[in-house]
Amino acid sequence: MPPKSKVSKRKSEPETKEKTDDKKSKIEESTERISKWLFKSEPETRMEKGVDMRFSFDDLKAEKNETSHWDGVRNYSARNFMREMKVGDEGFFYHSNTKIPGIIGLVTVVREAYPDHTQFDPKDPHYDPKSDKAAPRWDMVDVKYVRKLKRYIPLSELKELHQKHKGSGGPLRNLAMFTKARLSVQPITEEEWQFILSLENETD
DNA sequence: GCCAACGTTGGC
DNA sequence: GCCAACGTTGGC
Repeated sequence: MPPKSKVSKRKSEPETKEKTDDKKSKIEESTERISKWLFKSEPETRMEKGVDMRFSFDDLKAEKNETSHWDGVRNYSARNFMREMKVGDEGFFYHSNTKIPGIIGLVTVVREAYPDHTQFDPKDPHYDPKSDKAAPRWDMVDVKYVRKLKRYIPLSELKELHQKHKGSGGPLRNLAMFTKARLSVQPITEEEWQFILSLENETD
């Protein structure tokens, strides 16, 4: 069960605005709950405090039940996205920090947010000495391998489409990858999900 | 290895 | 509560 996210420890606790956000969204919009996500992970060995951060899509497949904890997330925004996830939600598995970053496959959420045990482990690179066992600060979900995409969809292609769609109002005009860069867990709208999935059938 | 973007920290 | 300094992410 290697650590997966490269998101670093963050020490403050801006957790108070969640409530107002919830209230607001209930009143303002009747938009559907986000049920599609993007999970970033590093497919190549990188040492952090003596621990290998690598966790590729194949590594996920090799886990028992092809399922793993998504531990190590230390960013409040990414954590809050995980807290929104429900069993059955789907996600893209994205390979970051590699020669050709991009989306390699699909996963599904099989367990909803629960405390990330690595925050209490002093030997873990993502240990958080300020987290209180009675009120754990960091959560994780469990995700399961679904399948590889028919072709790898590189970041460069998504970026080109994003640029194009910004002008034309196309489906990837607001893709979180480019508007909320650097979050290790990101929301994907239904429209984005369908469009990106359709790309795997293109031959080019 | 560089460095832009962005989140966090802490002095005031 | 502002914001400069600092740390991290991650593409290139």
